[in-house]
Order: sequence, then structure tokens, then C-alpha cells
Amino acid sequence: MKKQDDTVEQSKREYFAGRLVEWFRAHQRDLPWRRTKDPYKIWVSEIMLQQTRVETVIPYYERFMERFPTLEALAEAPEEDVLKLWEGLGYYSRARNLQAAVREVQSDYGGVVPDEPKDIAALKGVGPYTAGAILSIAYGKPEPAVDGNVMRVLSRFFLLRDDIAKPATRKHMERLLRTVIPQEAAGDFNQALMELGATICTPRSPHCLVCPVMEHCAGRLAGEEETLPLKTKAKPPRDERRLAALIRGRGEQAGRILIRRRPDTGLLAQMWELPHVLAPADLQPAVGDANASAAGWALCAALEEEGLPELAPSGIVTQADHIFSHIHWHMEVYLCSMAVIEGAALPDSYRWVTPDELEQLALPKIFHKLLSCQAFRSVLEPN
DNA sequence: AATGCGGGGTA
DNA sequence: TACCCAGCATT
Repeated sequence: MKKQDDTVEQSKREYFAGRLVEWFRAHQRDLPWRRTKDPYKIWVSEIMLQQTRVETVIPYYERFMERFPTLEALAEAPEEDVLKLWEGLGYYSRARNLQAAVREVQSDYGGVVPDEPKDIAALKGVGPYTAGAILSIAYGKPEPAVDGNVMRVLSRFFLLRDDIAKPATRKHMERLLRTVIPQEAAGDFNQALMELGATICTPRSPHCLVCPVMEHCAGRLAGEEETLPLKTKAKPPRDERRLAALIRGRGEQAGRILIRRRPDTGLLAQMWELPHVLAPADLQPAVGDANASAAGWALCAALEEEGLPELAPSGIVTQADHIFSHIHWHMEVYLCSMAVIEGAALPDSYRWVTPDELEQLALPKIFHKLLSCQAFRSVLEPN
């Protein structure tokens, strides 16, 4: 046992685990994935819950289980279907990794989710937290599952002033937890830690008066429950002005618009979008029609560089902002006309679609926002 | 160890 | 606004 863990007395660790498990069994929320021990369903729920709130996940989880009720069903599904069901949930590589890993379980483990730490941790998209969560909740194995909630709870209860943004801090907490996890109630204990963090030991204004372990909470006894955990600040997102093109079809493409699919890797991988480019750095901020025209021409020129036929802008349609964790997009949509449509060759990623066809494709939130605005819809009206 | 990767809820 | 959410992969 590591020396630093000895500073936490054994009796206090037993108190902590016992009270938490007892509290969880009496007060846990009734969540869809708590009504099963199916490792596949636990797995799906844990992937969806990564960096995502319970309330957000619930409807996605229900739809997903309806469409893919078994590991085999997910393994056999088209990748596009999985991405479409994930639409709006974010971090889309989770969906692709999940299906890749499920297919691996189907082929290498006969469709049975492995119960060995090294096997399950080797699956795509399954890191230290998710491996511990599946092993403890579905299989009852005494493995730690340290997420943001757990680090906050442990920081406060054991008065740990480590920076939780550092990977080393998570490892420290995993070592501590291995001395705390009750062997016969590992799943309930891990879920109790997270449940406490989500409902009582909240980031701000924790509800200490109803906390089951308040009496011996070192953070509260030190008056530091509001300032823990310590965490270095994240950098603000960088600003990007982006120019998008709304291009309407004519003739055989009448009633369709031109969209494209994003690359296989990176931001919003494999999702569909309006063609757009990063605004040239020397382009003046959009104020009034004159600058809008300059932006429109810059957009058309950039898209022609990418292999589209001759384009000309005819005005700005709408604009919207979207903030990712690391980028702030200011998106402006310009109506553009394409000189040649019939028989024109397009780059592979581009495609003409009707509004109905668009409904079937996975679209990021920002493009849903743009396409549903009134100005955009009025441009699409047949006339 | 640092960065890329969505979208939304909350005080 | 600022923070942060049942994190992981890549470099």
C-alpha cells in the first residue's frame, strides 16, 4: 500500500463506503440503465454519459435501445444509422468507436462483453473510467471508476488539494479508491460516489446538510467545500468566422440543395453540412451589404478552388453562432448561384439533396439551426 | 502532459 | 458569463 494512502485512516474509509452504499440503496434515482445488468446496455449508457448530463442522455438511450436492443443488433447495423441516432449528442467519435468495439466483441469474444480489466480496457472508446464502470456495475468487480463527480467528492471528503485537471490526480484517486471499494458492493459504491456528486456534492453550493457523509467530510470541516476541487482553467475557444454557401439546384436538381460530407476524422467527422470555408484573414468584418458582397465573392472563389463549378453570390441569407469546447464559429450563409448544374462534375463529398433526404442524414446542431431559420426556409420556398 | 473533440444545463 | 458535465484518443 502506498504511503500517502495511509494518511487516511482505515476506519474513516469504512465509514465513507458504508454510509455511501446505504444512502445510494435508499435514495438512488430511477434511471433506465439501472433497471438492467446487461453489460451491453451498461456499456452504451456509460459511453453516452461521457461529458454528458443524465437528463440529456435519457431520451437518446431509450431510442438507441429500441433500435439496437442487443450487442448483435448494433454490430450488424449500418454505421450511418448509428451516427443518425447519435445526432445532437456530440462527441461523435464515441458512436463510431462504440460500434467498432461492439463488432470486435462480436468477432473476438463470441458476443460476450469481456470481464477482464485488460480486455475491456483495450476496446475502442473504453478508457479507465468506462472500464471500471462496466466491470463494477455489470460484473461486480472491485475496480475504481473515477469521473469528474468522483474527483470532486473525494477532493472534498478527504481534503485533497491536488489539481484535478492533471492526469496524475486521477491515478492517485484510483489508488485511494482501491483501498475503499467494498468487495461485495463495488457497483453500488461507484454509482453512489457519482450519484452523490450529481445530486448533493454539486460543483457549486453543495447540499452538505443532507449529505450522508457530512459528519466526517474533511473539506467541510476545513471550510473548503466551496473552493474544492482545485482545477486549472481551460483556455477560451478561438474565434472563427466561417462563410457557408446555400446553393439551389435547377433543372433535374430542382428542389434540391448542395451539401457535403465531412472527412472521416476530426471535428464532426462524417457528418453532413453546408459547404463552408474559413473567412480569409484580410476580409473585413461583415457590416452592411458592401462587406457582405466581398465575403460572398471570397466564399465562391474558395469553393471553386475546391473543385466546384463557377459560382456567384447574391446576398446573405442568415447567420448564427455556435460554440464548441475549443472553437467559436460565427457562421454566415450566402445564397450562391452555380453557373452550370446539369452534368457538372462535383467533388466526391458533395451531393444534391431534397429537404426530405436531408432529414435522413446526420447533421450537426449548427446546421440544424441554420436550416430551420425563417430566412433560410423562405429562400427554399418554390416560386 | 497537452490538445482535440459537442452540446447543453446551471448559478 | 463561467463552469462543468458518469472521458477518451492522439501526439
